[in-house]
Amino acid sequence: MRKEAEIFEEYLKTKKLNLTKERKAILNQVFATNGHLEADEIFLRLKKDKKDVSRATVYRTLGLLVDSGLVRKVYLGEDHIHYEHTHGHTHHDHLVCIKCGKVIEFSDKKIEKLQALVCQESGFKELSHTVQIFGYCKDCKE
Amino acid sequence: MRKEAEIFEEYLKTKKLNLTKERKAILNQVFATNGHLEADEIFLRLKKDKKDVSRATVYRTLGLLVDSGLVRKVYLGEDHIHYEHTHGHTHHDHLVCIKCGKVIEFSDKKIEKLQALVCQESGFKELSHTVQIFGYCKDCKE
DNA sequence: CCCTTTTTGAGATTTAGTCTCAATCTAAAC
DNA sequence: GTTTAGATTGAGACTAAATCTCAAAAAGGG
Repeated sequence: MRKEAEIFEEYLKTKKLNLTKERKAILNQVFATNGHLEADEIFLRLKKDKKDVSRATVYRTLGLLVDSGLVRKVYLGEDHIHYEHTHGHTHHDHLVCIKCGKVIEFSDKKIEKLQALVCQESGFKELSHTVQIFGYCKDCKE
Repeated sequence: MRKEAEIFEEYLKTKKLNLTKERKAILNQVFATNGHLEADEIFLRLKKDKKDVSRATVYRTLGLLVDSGLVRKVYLGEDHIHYEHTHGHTHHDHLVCIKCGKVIEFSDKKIEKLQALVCQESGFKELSHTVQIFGYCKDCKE
């Protein structure tokens, strides 16, 4: 499996863009985290690591990462978007506990297949999808 | 089937709140629209109808409607939330065309069943869910 | 009518995200 | 190594969604 940085660089080349040290730092930060994180978290972690990058660049780079297919946006019921990398592991979706905030990942091939079927029936070309199930987790449902 | 206003009023009573004319106007506006709409649209439509209600009240009431289960939030890939009523028709989810912005509703009982199964396996008590499939619609996929 | 609680609106505030623009960097061309 | 055009960045202004504050108004129960 190729490294993310390589894939990203390749993608950037097709747009005549370069893999700068800022973009690399953001990429590393996203791939260093398992699961979802928000734009501002990336900004703050980079600041802590003394790899300062402006907020504007964080958002701009996240946009590029999403376009490249390495990262996706996920909506977890909050008023801002989360990001998570998609490369190097199978697709998953989320159970979100509305009490404790815990996010549980799940993946189900059968659901994916049925979704593909729905798209086919509508003549729709799927690029991505997200499923969120909101409710109470095991510990909170008493 | 009971009317929405009745259900809402009942819900409000359990919280010792009243169904005021402002809340009723917002409820009517939401149920007058098929499909999704955004908070500001409700605010503007009410203004046009000379049933002025402040933005604060629109947001507050939408929160109550969501809590009551009559309305749900949907994320359609934009930077703000959409709302749609859930009462009086079967559950559906969305195909979102990332080119023309069209939103196609679909519903699939088999997918729902599998989702319920996933929840059961995790000991998760589902309250709601949303599925979004992003891609190109029939007319945009060429 | 009185009192308490609920409700509202106007506008301030917060927060996520985008935009602007001048300064800097890069890479290729000479 | 210079030049030059285009890419890139950061700081902070800006925008837009959503929330909060607080005083005034309305409602409900005695």
